[in-house]
Amino acid sequence: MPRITLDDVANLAGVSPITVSRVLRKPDAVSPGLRLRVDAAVKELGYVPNIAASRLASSRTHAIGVIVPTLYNVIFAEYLFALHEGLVAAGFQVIVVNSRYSEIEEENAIKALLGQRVEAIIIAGTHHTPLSRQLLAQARLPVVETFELSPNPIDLNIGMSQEHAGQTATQHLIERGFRRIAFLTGNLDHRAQSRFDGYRLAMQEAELPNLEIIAERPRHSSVVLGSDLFAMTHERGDVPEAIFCTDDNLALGAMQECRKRGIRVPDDISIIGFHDLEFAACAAPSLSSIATRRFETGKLAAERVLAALNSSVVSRAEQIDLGFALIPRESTAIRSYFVHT
Amino acid sequence: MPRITLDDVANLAGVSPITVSRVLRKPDAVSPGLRLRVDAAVKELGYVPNIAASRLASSRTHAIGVIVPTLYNVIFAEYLFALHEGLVAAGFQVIVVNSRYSEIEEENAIKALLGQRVEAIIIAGTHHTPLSRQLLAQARLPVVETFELSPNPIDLNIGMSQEHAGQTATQHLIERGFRRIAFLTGNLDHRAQSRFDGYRLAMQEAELPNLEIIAERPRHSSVVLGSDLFAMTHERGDVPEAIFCTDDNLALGAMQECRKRGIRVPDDISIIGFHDLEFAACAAPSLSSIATRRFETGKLAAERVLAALNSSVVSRAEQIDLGFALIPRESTAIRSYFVHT
DNA sequence: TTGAAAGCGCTAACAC
DNA sequence: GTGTTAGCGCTTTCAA
Repeated sequence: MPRITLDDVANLAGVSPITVSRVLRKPDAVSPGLRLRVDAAVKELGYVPNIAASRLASSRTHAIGVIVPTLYNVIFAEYLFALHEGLVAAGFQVIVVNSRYSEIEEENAIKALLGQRVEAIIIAGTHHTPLSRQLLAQARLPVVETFELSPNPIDLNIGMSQEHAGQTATQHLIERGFRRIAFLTGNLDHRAQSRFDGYRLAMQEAELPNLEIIAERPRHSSVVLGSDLFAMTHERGDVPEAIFCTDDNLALGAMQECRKRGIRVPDDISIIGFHDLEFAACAAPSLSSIATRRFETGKLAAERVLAALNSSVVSRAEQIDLGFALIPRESTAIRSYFVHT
Repeated sequence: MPRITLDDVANLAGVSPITVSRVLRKPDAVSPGLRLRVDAAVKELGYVPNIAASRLASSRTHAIGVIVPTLYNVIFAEYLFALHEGLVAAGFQVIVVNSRYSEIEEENAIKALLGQRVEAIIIAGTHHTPLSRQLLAQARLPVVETFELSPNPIDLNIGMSQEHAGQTATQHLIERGFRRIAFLTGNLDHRAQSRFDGYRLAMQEAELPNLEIIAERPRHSSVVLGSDLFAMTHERGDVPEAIFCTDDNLALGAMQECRKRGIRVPDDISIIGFHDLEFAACAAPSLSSIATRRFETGKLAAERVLAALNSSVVSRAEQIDLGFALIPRESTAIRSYFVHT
């Protein structure tokens, strides 16, 4: 059963196909009489334009590609939310592709998006395969790399220094007087690795030894994983004075496991997370964290892409540092015996 | 600067365009000699096929549309994950559209997906506008409605009885001996409404009065909201004996707020959540919940869609009830003074 | 304001 | 195994 086409509508309305096309795209350019006839025919036939044909003929796709490493994480959900709000409102389709933390899959995602002739690509992260970089650079379309700062951005780069943030979190614990400070993570993707680098830098400056609690096999961050990793550490009899978790979920899990095991936070151990997720402030005890700007990242990326698409000027590489903020809360408050000294 | 086309590749390789097309789609049908030449030309030119042209010419899109009410919720993240795994592996593009809990936006999403000529639509929920239903029914493509059971499925329906699940959670609390049992939610989308219906049914059967803790303005479920709603209730001096939260996040927030306010769970109050999210088992105290099958829903939906697409037989409306399970844990354990009686 | 002709880049169908 | 021809359904000229 052949689908209804523009020609079918034109025949029914007694006009030429191009008139139907105009009614659909710029109704003001058609006289009211014809417009009404066309609208009626569209409705009667249940006509739905074939977007592939439209894209081919106009060589505009009104589609923007977005690559994220996972759909499984609030961080990217918030970022995607902001991107969507901005781009969909401007009449663009957002095509989201998941690279599953793999540079090879990311490369395939880029090829797929270029095949779709997206008009811009917004990609989380700044580490790509050489071919990925080449494809993005040659494509001559706006590219935004997000969440990290790149030493050599492909085009636009909106992010923050993960390393500096990791260093800041660690220094916060060092300033509290702790010496046995652990870094806890489920995997070491590029961003976690950078935070880890920041941790090691801070520890090195303070001449303290590294203490790592890293999952044997890479696992995605979750409350359960934080709980598991802390439990293992405790059973080894190896509990540190303080922990910097790469993620608030891990931190929440660690805190819950502490309670189960009768370890008091912050009296017996201090814990700081990362990202300042919604629940951090209302956790009991409230969770210290590094606030990151996921919404702003998405919002700004959308804005800049739209601006680039609307100006014919070729954009040059530019970098925007959105920063981060240390949010100290109860989970790293000075221990009571310090307070009472 | 015109993009590289298949003809360019054909010219460089000294073959006809159709040979290039074959090398890309069914390489085995081309002799090794030509294949190598074509591959080399593709590489040299950095050729990326135009998918819109391919879709138009072949009238196959290899795209499947998925509509979810929000990207903001683990429930749908898990479901999308399972859908992706199944469909991408089979060579399909998954186009995800967010209806933001609005039936009008859902209708627009359906139109957009039909315009893309997706080969199937998988849609969360069973409540749609009349036009949505009509469009889906007329489109003559596999349609799967998920997460709920429909009295009259459009095509395939994979879900569970939200009402029965709500009833079961409530009955669990009633059996524990509680009489002042509240239902807590941030909004009343169709699924939450059905759980609420189940709650009211159970309360009515037990001849108990309804107690509702519902956000003034609809808000999405979150730990913070659970915390807020409980705080308000407590400040009104209106704390019930037990709470059924529509969502584990709300339940976790309520539990945290209890701790802050010196209210013990389960000694002073019992709490049950919904969905059995990952953290429920490791929360302190561990959280009773209703386990739902998000992964299975997505996995099965993907399987059925692929099966329908591969068989020329027109599928008839079918309904699959994936069920749910009550998972009692510490947060609704019998209170100590009952145990010691 | 409306229409006719041509073509976007690819693939199905058929030949060779 | 390879090529030729003819479109897929729309939009961009350009002309009336």
